[in-house]
Amino acid sequence: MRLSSLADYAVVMMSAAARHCGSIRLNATLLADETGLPLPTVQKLVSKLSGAGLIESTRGTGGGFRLSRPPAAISLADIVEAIEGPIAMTSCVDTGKHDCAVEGSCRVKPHMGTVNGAVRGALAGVTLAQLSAQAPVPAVAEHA
Amino acid sequence: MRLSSLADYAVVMMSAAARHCGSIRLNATLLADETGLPLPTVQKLVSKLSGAGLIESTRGTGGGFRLSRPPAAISLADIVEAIEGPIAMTSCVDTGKHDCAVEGSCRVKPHMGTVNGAVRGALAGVTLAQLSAQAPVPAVAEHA
DNA sequence: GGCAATCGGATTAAATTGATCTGATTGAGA
DNA sequence: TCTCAATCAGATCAATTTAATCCGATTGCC
Repeated sequence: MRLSSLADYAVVMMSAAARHCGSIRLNATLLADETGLPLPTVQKLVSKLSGAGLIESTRGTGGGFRLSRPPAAISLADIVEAIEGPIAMTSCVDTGKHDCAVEGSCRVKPHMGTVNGAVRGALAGVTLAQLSAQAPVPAVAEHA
Repeated sequence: MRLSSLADYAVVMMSAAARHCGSIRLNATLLADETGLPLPTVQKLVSKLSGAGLIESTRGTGGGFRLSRPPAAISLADIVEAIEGPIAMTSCVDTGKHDCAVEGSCRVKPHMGTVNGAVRGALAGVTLAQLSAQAPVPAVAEHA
């Protein structure tokens, strides 16, 4: 019930990338230096995000990458799915996996679909544009 | 972004237990046989759920356990938290963990709190009573 | 044509998780 | 009263997944 560290890192990295909206060339080294994340980790994330189509990367000396869509069109769900794969709370939700012992008479499965949709909706409701905004959050009291 | 198998099993197990609302004595062997889950796994779950206060267990020959609250008063969030600990999408949300590299200027954290709340709300909205209902789901088309 | 810089995939080590085993506890029966 | 059987509880061990590192392929510049 916790998204992986890599997905977490990816969100931080993409958020930092969104702040460089104007500059064309971004590279892994720059973002690693900026976010404090290890360079190899950032490189790995670049590979995955590029494969998912969220960023467009070019190799070579003058290479680098940039967001393939404007920040407002990239949601947390996109990033999480790019790193972790489809959002599915239980393996039941994925089609084709049927190792559940009570497959036939499982009452839990349909409700999990509902929960799953709620989770995905919550993630899809937050865009990179919101994350890269300066400081729109008015002193959240958190879970005091 | 997927809850652990143990938490999944716990939901199935508690759902099966809720269907035995009338009978006082439940034991791990019975539920293992009924759900098809391995007996040691069910025993482990019983320990955790008992520790969390969701079930009341007694040892000895005539021992066993029962739900400490009515099924309508036990939600998925309760079960998941009993097995996995506090629901927190990122370690940022847990108080006291500050190994994030961009702690000071992190724009992601407050939004994660929102997402986290949405997830927990979705889990808290489903009770054991709903899960143990016979078949209220009218032929879900799923993700065809 | 050589060189430097970048992404891409593969390998290795660590951590978390899941399953098994053994021990402590309790009640029933002789 | 004592022994035995049945149960939960905790600890141990193996497996899977995950995260970090390393090396190779590709490309533009000099």
